Amino acid sequence: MAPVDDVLADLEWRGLVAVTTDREALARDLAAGPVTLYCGFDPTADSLHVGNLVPLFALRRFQLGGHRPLALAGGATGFIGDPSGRTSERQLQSPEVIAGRVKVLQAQMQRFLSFEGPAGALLVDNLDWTAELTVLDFLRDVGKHFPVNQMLARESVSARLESGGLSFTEFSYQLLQSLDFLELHRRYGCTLQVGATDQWGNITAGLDYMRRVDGAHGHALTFPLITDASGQKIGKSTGGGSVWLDARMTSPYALWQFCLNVDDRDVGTYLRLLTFVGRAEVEALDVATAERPHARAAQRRLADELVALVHGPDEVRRVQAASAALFGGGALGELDEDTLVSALSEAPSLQVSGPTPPFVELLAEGLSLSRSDARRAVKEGGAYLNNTKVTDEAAVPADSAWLHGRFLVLRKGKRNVLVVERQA
RNA sequence: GGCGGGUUGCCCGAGUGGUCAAUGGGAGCGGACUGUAAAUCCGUCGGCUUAGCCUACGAAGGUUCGAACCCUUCACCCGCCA
Repeated sequence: MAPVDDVLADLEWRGLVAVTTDREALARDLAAGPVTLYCGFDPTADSLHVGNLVPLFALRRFQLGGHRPLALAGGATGFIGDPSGRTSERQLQSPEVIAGRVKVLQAQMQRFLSFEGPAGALLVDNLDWTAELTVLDFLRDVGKHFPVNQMLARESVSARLESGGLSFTEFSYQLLQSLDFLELHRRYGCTLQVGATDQWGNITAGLDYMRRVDGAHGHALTFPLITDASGQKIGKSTGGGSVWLDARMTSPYALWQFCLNVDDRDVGTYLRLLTFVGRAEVEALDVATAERPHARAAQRRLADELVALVHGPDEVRRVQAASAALFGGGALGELDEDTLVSALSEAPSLQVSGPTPPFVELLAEGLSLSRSDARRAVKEGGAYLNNTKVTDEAAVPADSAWLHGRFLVLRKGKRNVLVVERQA
């Protein structure tokens, strides 16, 4: 990752800039010296997902340009629930769940930032300055600076008023986020907050608040809401679920496969947002996609880069080997045992012992399908054992089907592979 | 607090006593075509010990031979009025 000379220009080229406050002033401040900036992440799940990498990598991009990023975990804001971009009230989570998620969040964020040197990143948690705050202090010191008519006018609130309303709890969210900005400005001289475009209202609320209370000036920069060619948010799998960073939730193999299957129309965007590949190379890959789409050079590069960033370079090699083996065509019997073992660790797998269970049982168990689904797969002609179509719903794999005496390779459709291993 | 309207499968949405596991669309899944793509076409799309059975139409009761559909109570949502 080479240092970046002009961060703002790089971000704009990558398509990362939707709206900023006074762009000229921001450019001037960024050029004048290191700026401290922050982006908040609320603990809404047990892992970050690929979509979260857009703002997280943006922090890293600023860092590569010599600026200091603060990665904020929303121990407090996650407690309340952000109404932005949602049509209905969030389900509140218990303090224990949130505390656990904050830990995970921080551990994951840590992997993508550098904590060394003058531009060393900092992990902060907004619970640190809100936990002790009393209701009365909050209402007097914070609430007093927020005109309700402005709060109501914000997109995040007005949209919700249209679609069924929101609780006072979520209505208060923008105050907490504003308090964060002020607090980070006071503590670390933070003058820039970045976030997805639905955060614009919350961020500018913070700017107003800082100005009123401390007479401080800051900047806001938001990223566009990025959707893929099918209108989904970035990082959603075809199944509609998120692609997670946690290897237990989305295996490195699944992440790599996800990248390989990215639509031609989206792959350029993904390369820009989710990797640190430089401009010349990305543009060369754009050309490659246009001229030889079937080679999927851009998808392969994206897959290798992203898996390396998230899971490390060693994992890339294993995943490549497994993918080559499992998609290599019909000759599974010729694969050597080592390749199968490595495929086993990448693709979904299942250990069995004792007599061989029926094919449908293995499929259901290993791929978390209902039995009806597994049977249906056979009925529809989309189920394979060692790359041979299975047509009998009651089939039981023969002893001779075990490759090297140990492995069965089951498949549902083109892409859902399951490796079954027999325990000695 | 009063009156009216609503709550259906992953989502939207039809159904208003039997022929309803419930029309249609979207999403998903499988097949064909391809490049493990897109688009298109075909099939499928609650579960199970699958010619059958079980569970489901906000929750709980009731009427009926039979209820998603009728009645009662409760919960939540949306209007209008106070």
